[in-house]
Amino acid sequence: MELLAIIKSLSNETRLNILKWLKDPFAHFPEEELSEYTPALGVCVSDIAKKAGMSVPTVSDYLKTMSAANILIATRKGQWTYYKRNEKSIQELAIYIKERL
Amino acid sequence: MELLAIIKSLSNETRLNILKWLKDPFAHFPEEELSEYTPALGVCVSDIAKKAGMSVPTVSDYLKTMSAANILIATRKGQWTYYKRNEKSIQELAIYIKERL
DNA sequence: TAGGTATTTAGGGAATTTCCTAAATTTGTA
DNA sequence: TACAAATTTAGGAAATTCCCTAAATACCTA
Repeated sequence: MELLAIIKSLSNETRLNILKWLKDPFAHFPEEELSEYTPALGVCVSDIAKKAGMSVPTVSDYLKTMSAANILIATRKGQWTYYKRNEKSIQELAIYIKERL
Repeated sequence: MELLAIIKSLSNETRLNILKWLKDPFAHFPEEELSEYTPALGVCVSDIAKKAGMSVPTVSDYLKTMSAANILIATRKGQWTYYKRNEKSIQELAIYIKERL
């Protein structure tokens, strides 16, 4: 648990929003983009970039930062990279703050 | 609960350390500096700056940021400003991350 | 009131972060 | 092989953060 890296990965409005959007993709992404969606994979970079209203490279880098902090999990499948939340790490973060911070 | 403001206030190694030091002042500050210490007040700016090895103005600003985010509580007493943790807010943060993030 | 201590405010150079475009890479398909 | 789609890498301008010194302010005591 690299607390500082995790906190830094969340210290940006767009990145924090991405984490929230991925909690319930059906509530936040257009249905047609989620036709391939499975909870095991998550949502692909370009769909997240569209939702964020930012360029794909920027969002790609954000997602990379967040998975480096172990808050997101990336899965490459063909030409796509899908990202989903790492629920275990998020719960560990909550417990760390509650008990140790 | 302004989550982003809270996270930003913690997204710096020194500020994160300050929060940890204040969790147990006797373990982190020289005893002679804590002769006036009470849990109700906390630790004064210059003692925290000394511990951090940074200038007083820098640390004063850090502490201001953290109390603006409601993570620390400031109490002015005479010429000193004491800072302590806002345990309620820290627990709220943990719960927010656990249940809503 | 004068002088001393603690803190805050102001100003700014250096480092980091933000987020873009262009180019390169990876993978799928004809 | 050639081309297209998705992503990543590289490079950089603009904004923000970091953290300093100098000056101003607040409060205490003689």
